[in-house]
Amino acid sequence: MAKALTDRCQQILEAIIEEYIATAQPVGSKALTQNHGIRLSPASVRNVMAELEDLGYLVSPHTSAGRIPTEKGYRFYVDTLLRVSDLNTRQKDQIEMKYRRHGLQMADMLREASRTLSSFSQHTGLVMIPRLKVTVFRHIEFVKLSPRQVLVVFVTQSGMVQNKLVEVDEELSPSELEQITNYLNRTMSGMSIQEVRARIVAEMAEEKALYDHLLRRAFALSSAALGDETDGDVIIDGTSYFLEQPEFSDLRQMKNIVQAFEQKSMLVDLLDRGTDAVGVQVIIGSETQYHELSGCSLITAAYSGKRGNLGTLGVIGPNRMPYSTIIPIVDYTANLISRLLDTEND
Amino acid sequence: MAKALTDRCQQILEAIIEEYIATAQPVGSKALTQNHGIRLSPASVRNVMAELEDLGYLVSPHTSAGRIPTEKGYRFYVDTLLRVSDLNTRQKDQIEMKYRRHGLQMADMLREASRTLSSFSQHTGLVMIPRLKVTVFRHIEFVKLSPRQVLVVFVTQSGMVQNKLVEVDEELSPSELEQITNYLNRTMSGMSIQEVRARIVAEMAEEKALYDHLLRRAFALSSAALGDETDGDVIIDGTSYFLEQPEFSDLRQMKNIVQAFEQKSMLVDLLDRGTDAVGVQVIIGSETQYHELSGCSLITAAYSGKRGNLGTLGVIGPNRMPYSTIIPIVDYTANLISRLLDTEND
DNA sequence: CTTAGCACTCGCTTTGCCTGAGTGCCAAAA
DNA sequence: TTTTGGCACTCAGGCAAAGCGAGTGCTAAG
Repeated sequence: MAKALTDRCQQILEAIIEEYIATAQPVGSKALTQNHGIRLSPASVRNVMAELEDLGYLVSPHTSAGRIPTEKGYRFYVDTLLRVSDLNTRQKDQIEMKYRRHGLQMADMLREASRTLSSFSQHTGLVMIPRLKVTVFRHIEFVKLSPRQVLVVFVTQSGMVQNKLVEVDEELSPSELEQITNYLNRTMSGMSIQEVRARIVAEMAEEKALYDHLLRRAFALSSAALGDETDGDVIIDGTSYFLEQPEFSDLRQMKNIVQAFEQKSMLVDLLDRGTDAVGVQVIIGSETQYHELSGCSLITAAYSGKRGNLGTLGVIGPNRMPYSTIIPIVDYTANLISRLLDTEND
Repeated sequence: MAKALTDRCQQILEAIIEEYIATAQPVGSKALTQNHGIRLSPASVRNVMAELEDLGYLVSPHTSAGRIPTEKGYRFYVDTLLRVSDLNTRQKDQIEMKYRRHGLQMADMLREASRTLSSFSQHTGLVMIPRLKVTVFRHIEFVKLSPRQVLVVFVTQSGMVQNKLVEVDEELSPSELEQITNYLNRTMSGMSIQEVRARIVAEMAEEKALYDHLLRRAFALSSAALGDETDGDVIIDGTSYFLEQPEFSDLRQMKNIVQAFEQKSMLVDLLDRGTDAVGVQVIIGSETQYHELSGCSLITAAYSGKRGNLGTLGVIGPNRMPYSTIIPIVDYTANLISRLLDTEND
């Protein structure tokens, strides 16, 4: 078992990581003693650095260069060394200001969140749209587009609008549609989509549905509409910040990352991992388990509405991200969004 | 006035441009005589090249390099030299296949179009979402989210769903809302949004509206909902192809382009320019009038529905794009989309 | 345990040289 | 008059050698 690092080791490791985050250059022993209040000679620092390298917290890209942190180094830094401060009031106000616009719908709010995360962190902002199943049903409407096609529009409690085109076997008359609409709105309003689904399944199994033609069609229609969950969507903002990072000046890797952003599925997966966690999560480099995203780290936090967690938001950037400043931004934004979603429409 | 280029000049210019498009390398006199069926000595070719340079169709990056086309060169090539062939049946089938999925809504179709454009052209695909005002009204619905907030959901003929949150001064009762809904759906269905707007303005001015409280509120509500046009949205796919282009290996310019893509407003403007044109349009380099997009060209075409042009789609890439292969792809896609939008929901 | 000293390593930059692709021009050939 | 071969010239890119300097590890003294 690895023995605990001495205080001095930790202090030096912290200094190295912070210096590297600031400069993106390998950190040498001399630079450290000059700028970081380390009251030791370069030689002593070198001994410590050698030790830290042995333990796997640092590597040197070549003999005559300084050291750079490994993923293990970042992990240790984030877990034990980092002390995140709160945002000051001015920063909070600046962020909050962005949401002051009147009548902001949820979708706009989330877009704004992505934008804000990006511009305040100077890295790429990510916001996951709530999955259907965690939202609360409010209203459903059917619009007949052609004899066999019905557009199902439904609105969630928070004002998100989803729509789906459903093919029906047998034409529905306007009055039938209206009855179905009324029935569903009456019985299901206020339930979560998950509950609605469960209810549909339960009622379909029951006797009475068998004999009520209209009811059966109502359930068939709504279950078709609520059926297959969309894959989850992510709002990305500030991709261009990636192009500023010296570590990605290699175009091949840059292309991998941009492609990953276009596909979104990896981001969805990564954000999903943080849905049930409380507070801020940090995923570093290979912890993503996607080689396309090697060298990338994420800082994420879940946001919630009235009924528990809705989704996750965060920032993605190089491992060498200023965690201490971004973590509070992500944290504050997630809380702010949660607050806004919780108090609205009451 | 510039005198017309001789046949031989044109032939050589064409060969140079095609060679440059294929290789991204400055084209020298020798390479030309070897690969392009030019039955002349390198020396003669050089004379012609010098002439073309004087006329502004070519430049040489430095003394001992070959020539590359100027924007004027590309323009001439696109306007007069280029002969575009039709796609063969296999290609057409491949493209058409992508839209075979059942129950594709307009939004999905347009997303698919962007994707297809990108993957077939190996450049970045763009599809502009139809502006509200050119779509046909089909159905409107109001959902009360809070006493003062009404979510207006409306559906266009083609099955696009738009929604907007409207703040009202005075609470509306459910039955009032229902009456308004019925009235609007009865009177406005089948009109284009532009017509709807005109109608509202006209009726508001008329006497009878003044005395009918409900009618007035109906108009107020719907005009608020249809009021401010959203800025236009563009679906972008295949940004990562840009990173493959050797001419953009300069990260600064690359960043400009990615930022321009994120903002979208330039792309909206550029695509808007082609809305009323017939057939394929080509915009080359500085013709975009955006210095951020210098070195970029667009190939666009308008697509239409039942009621005339809806929007524009196309491909953006470096000036050095294979116009002869991409133009038919854009053309065919625009026609295909138009056909699909025209025949659906009949 | 700390630190000064020192030899050593090695990537980066600069310099100079060379090569080769490509040019322009001229005079001879067609 | 047009085409072509010849020739001197230009210049970017590649390569090697040299020097620089930041940084290291080790050792011995404080």
